This record gives sequence, C-alpha cells and structure tokens, in this order.
Amino acid sequence: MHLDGDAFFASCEQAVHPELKGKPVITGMERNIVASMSYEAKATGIKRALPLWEAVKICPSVICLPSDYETYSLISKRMFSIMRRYTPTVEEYSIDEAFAELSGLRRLYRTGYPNIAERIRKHVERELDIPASAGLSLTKTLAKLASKYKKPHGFTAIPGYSIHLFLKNISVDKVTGIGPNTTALLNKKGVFTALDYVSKTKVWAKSTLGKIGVELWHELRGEMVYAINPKEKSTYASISKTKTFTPPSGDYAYVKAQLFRNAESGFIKLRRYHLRTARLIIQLREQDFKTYGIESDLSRPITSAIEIFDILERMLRSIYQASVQYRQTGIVLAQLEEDKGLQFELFESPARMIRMHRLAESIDKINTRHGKHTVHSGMGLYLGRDSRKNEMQREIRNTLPQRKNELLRGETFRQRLGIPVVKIKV
DNA sequence: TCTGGGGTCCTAGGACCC
DNA sequence: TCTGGGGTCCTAGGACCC
Repeated sequence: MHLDGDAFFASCEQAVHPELKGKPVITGMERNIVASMSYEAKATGIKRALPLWEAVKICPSVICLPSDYETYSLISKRMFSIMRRYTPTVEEYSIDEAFAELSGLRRLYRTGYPNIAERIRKHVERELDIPASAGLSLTKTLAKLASKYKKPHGFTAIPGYSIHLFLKNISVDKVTGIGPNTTALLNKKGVFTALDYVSKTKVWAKSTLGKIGVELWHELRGEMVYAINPKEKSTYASISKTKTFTPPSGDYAYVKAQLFRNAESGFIKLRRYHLRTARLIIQLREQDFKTYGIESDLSRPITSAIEIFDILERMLRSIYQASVQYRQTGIVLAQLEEDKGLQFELFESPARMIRMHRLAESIDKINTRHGKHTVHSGMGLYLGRDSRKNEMQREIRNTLPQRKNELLRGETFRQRLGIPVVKIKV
C-alpha cells in the first residue's frame, strides 16, 4: 500500500487553522514561491513553483503562508504512527508519503486487502483531518502509480489480473524512476505508455535503461523487486546548504560572507545528527546558472565551521573570478561518519580542541533555546562597500551592541585556527 | 516550469594492485 | 621491460526524487 497526503503542506495548515478550510491557501511565503497549494487554490489555476506575486494576480483572495516544517513533520509522524497500528512494516518515503506491507493481514482483520487499505486511509483522514489518497498493488512502483491515479480522498487498487489495463493509460513519465531524459529516450524508441514498456523484452529493458530499467520492468509487471524498508532513516551521506541571493553580486566579501553562512548552517545540522565530515565541497553559481565547485579532503573529520574558515577562504579564492556576477553559493559536507566525541591528534593542542568543542556545544544550546542563528560567527557578516554594508552593520549593532568590536576582529582569530588540507582538486 | 533547496543512486573510466 | 589476465576502489557526472 502507498499512502500519500493530498496537497500536504496546505492541508496541514487547514487542519491546524480550521478557519482556512474551503479557502484558497498556498505555502512558501518565505521563498516567494508557491511550495504547496490547497485544492481550492489549485482550482484557480495556481501552480507549484509559481512566483507569489503571480499567484496573487491569478487569485487576489489567496491566503499566503510561510512554510511551517515543524508542524508538517509532526503531522507526518502521526500519519506514519497510525499506519504502524495496522502493520509494523511501514516505510517513511518522504514527509507526506509512506509504503506499508499488508501481506498476511487478511486473517487478522477478517477482510480483503482493499478494505484494509481503505480503512487505514480513512483512519488517517479522520484522526488528522487531512485528505489522503491510497494505492494498493503487488509492488511499490504499482502502488505509487495507483495512489496518484485518483486524488484527493482517492483509493485505487490494481489487482494482478488487471495490471495491463491500468498501464495502458499511464504514460511512462508517471513511473517513479523515469524522468524527463529517460522519457525522451523511450519516446524516441516508440515507447509511450507503461504498457508499451512492459511489452518489450527484459533484454531490451536492460540494454536500453540498464539496471533500473530491468527493475522497473519487473515492478511494473507485478513482480516485486523493491522491498519495503521499515528502518527509520537516521543518518545522512551528505549535508548541503545553498542559497540564492538576489540581485547577483560580484563583490568578493559579500559572496564570501554568504558562503560562510552556508557553512555554519551546514555544520549546525551536522552536529544535530551527531556526525562529522572529512570532505568539503564548495559551489558557486554564476548569473547565467553556470555552476562549479571545488572539493577538499581534510586531514581529520571535524564538527565545527570555525575550524575551517581559512580553508574555505582558500577554496573560494581558487575558483572565484573577479568581474563575474554570482547568484548562489553552496557547501556540501561529505564523507560523513558518526561523531564519537573528541579525537586527539599528534601536533594538535588538546586544550584548544576541547575549547572549540565546548564553544560549538554552547552555541548550539543557545540557538536551540533562543532561535536559529541567535549566535553566529562574524565571518558570515558582510563588511564590504556596497549598499548592503549599512544593513549588515545595523544587524551587528542591534544584535550584539557591546561585542561589536570583538566580532570584527576576525583576522587574528582565523590565523590561529585551521587544519592542513591534504589535497585540492579543481 | 527558465531556474529554490535538499537529497540518493548508478555508471563509466582511470588508477592501482597482484 | 613488456604482455596477459583478473580484480578493487575512487571519482565525476548524470539522472532522478520530494
């Protein structure tokens, strides 16, 4: 079974604020782009990723809300826990989607699989007051297609004997795992519907789309390849933070400040998951969307941005070009591993390491209690010469009046930090 | 969908080893 | 020093997902 929250973010808002029910609601105000819209808003022609001002032009009475991820994930967790009351084998696929294994439950509930799935779906709707759609079939790929088939409040079952009838009306791009590029390739070869695809031979699927091609070929025919993975996701392979700034800037100090902010946010998340990183990748995006980066491996894994500000600066210098306008900076923390506390190395001062560690701990504590970025490094502040200067300096004054001068002494502080770079690749 | 942010997995080819 | 044969690990980049 696949369960999917309908217009999830907007529906959460309507559940938490019942006065919004029946009204056109969109979320995404903090980014000025429509992230999610209620069915009432969708009916007016508003689409995902539309700039907010256009949405308001289309529908002047639309209610715009900032995304409230904490509430959404709370409701998401409750959705998963309702499903777990029926079966322990529940996979949390994304914030608003989950798979559940129902095999073997007929005897327990004394009814057929479609009835069980409908019961779970309605239970979620009743208890959480959000609309949801469900799909039921022999494989994850088919169940996901099924839940998408009828929305909102939908339920679709695809029994084995009618798979081919269902696939006849499904174009290949609707299948999870087949994106725009693969769709174009398949279309060129005369494959337009999912039925066209499964009618090809397995050998054809393998030679045309490789491993995934064969897997999907089986899945679409009702032969299970992808098992439901009930393990909770608790770690990451990488953590990234990117931010686009408008207007684009060609001011080195400004771009640098943006990058350092990315770094600090990235490391905050890193510590929250008790991880450490041994590889940094920084990225720049030019005005024309050309994007590139540089990568460097660290001599030991780290957990704090203040340890690598000088490395970041060196990396940035090596790819930064004067007279280019940039629109985005980003950082990726990779080669993550579990943080097992302090590791002392030869040639490093243990006392300093302990101080750094405690500093990061204290900052995290303060930020948890008083809000994100209440305390952050002065390296993320812009001290350049254009119109943003005053704005940033005002920020310094307002946030930490007495500490201003100390904050600005980044240079000497930085020189004492830093760890050697093993290699740099361009 | 002219462009926001955060992720994962697969593959081809190079480097290196015995 | 060259050639044959077999294998692993790493990386860059593509493709996809929500």
